[in-house]
Amino acid sequence: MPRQQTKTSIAIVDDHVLITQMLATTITNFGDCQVVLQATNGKDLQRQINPSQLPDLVILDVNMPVMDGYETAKWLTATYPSIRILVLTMYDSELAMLRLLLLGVRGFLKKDIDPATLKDAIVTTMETGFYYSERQLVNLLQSKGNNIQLVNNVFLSTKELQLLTLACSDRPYKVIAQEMGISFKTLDHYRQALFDKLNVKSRVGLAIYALENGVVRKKTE
Amino acid sequence: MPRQQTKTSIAIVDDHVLITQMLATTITNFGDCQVVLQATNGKDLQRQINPSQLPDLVILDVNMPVMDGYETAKWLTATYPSIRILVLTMYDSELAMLRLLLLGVRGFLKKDIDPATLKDAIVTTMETGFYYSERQLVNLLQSKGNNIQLVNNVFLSTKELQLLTLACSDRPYKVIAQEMGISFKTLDHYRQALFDKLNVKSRVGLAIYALENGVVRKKTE
DNA sequence: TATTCAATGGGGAAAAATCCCCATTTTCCG
DNA sequence: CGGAAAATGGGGATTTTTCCCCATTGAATA
Repeated sequence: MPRQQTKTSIAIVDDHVLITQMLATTITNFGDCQVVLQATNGKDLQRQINPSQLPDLVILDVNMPVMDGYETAKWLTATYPSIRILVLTMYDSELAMLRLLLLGVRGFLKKDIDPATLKDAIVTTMETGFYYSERQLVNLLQSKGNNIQLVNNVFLSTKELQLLTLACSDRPYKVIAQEMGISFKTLDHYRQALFDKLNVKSRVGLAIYALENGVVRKKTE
Repeated sequence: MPRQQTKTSIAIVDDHVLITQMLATTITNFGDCQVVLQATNGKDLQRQINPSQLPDLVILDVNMPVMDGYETAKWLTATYPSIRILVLTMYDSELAMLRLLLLGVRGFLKKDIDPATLKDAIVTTMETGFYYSERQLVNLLQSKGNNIQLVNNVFLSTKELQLLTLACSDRPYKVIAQEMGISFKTLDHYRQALFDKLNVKSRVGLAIYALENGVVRKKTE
């Protein structure tokens, strides 16, 4: 049902104020949508959201200070499961998409799209519940027989994620192990696990992965 | 002279189509500006630009495929020195800003600004020739007595830049030295120079620097 | 011309990272 | 309960990185 009496209400969560405002303008110009909330991060969304007047859809940036897209998606899904979530991001790694999908995200949009695609994504998400700008992830999930195995392989444990974050520094593993409260040798195992799961061969590879996939927030972003 | 008969004509160069379009909408709504050109990278700008109808100002993204902000700024300054350049970026390192300043860029805008700030930046750049959203760089340039020394220290040689790029990989220095056609020991000198200039202590630090400052283009950006 | 300086390459050693093995404890599940 | 799997820690070797020294060459410069 494309046309409705009531407009689709949309919330935008992105720390780039300029992008948020421009998104709002673009969406408003669609005519059948209205932007009812603009937040700069997840915490800001929690503060502003009105349970008696929930948005139909949240457009969510992944990389944000204070409370990022992952935490926000998790909280939204748990608190207001009826709200559709569309992630607007520059990253498109399978790991990141899988994590977000399991957190309840309904679709992904890269930032190099045009307004028409944005509208299509919003409409499609509202009508069918899901939107993917690329088929790869769908194929991935459908082709592999044992999804659980896949998820176990692709997902990172808390310690692994912590190491991945701390590895993005000038500090040697010896120091990082102390910070994590584990021995250097235990850290070695997590390191090897990360190499295997992320398909890299060195600590530099870890750092590149973490930065490219938004695991570690860049200072100026 | 804020108000003129003819509107300020603006070109936007950014590979994120959505951002470009929204920027264009926002700027058009200012009333006294008009967007006369939208390009997705430097090469695209070269193809589209009309010498008989040059824009007054170019809003330029740094991170772009094909021809990035550095190359584009260099070409613009050499070819059409009258055009003001405003860089829209997420990076704000002194090195990056210095490089861009010496390439003729007139001002910097981080992407977390609001439309009012954007307008202020455009107006200020057109009126005074320069715009800085932060004073730090101006202070830097004014305080240091010997700018040439500073520039020599801050700028990277071709080989250093090449190493910085190649260091963002899983390959050991031994292999990188072969790729660069120099000995491992010569590479060692460039590495040490990079450590000193960029104030890092390890190869991971180099990779982080390169990614955070757009020296190496991220796959999905 | 003499000197300085950058680029080139090297020896050697210490530190760090990587990769094999292994054992113990805990946790989880059939 | 009993076994599988994960988390923890280690020994030891190899490779890579990092940091000291140093020498030679050629270009730039006082």
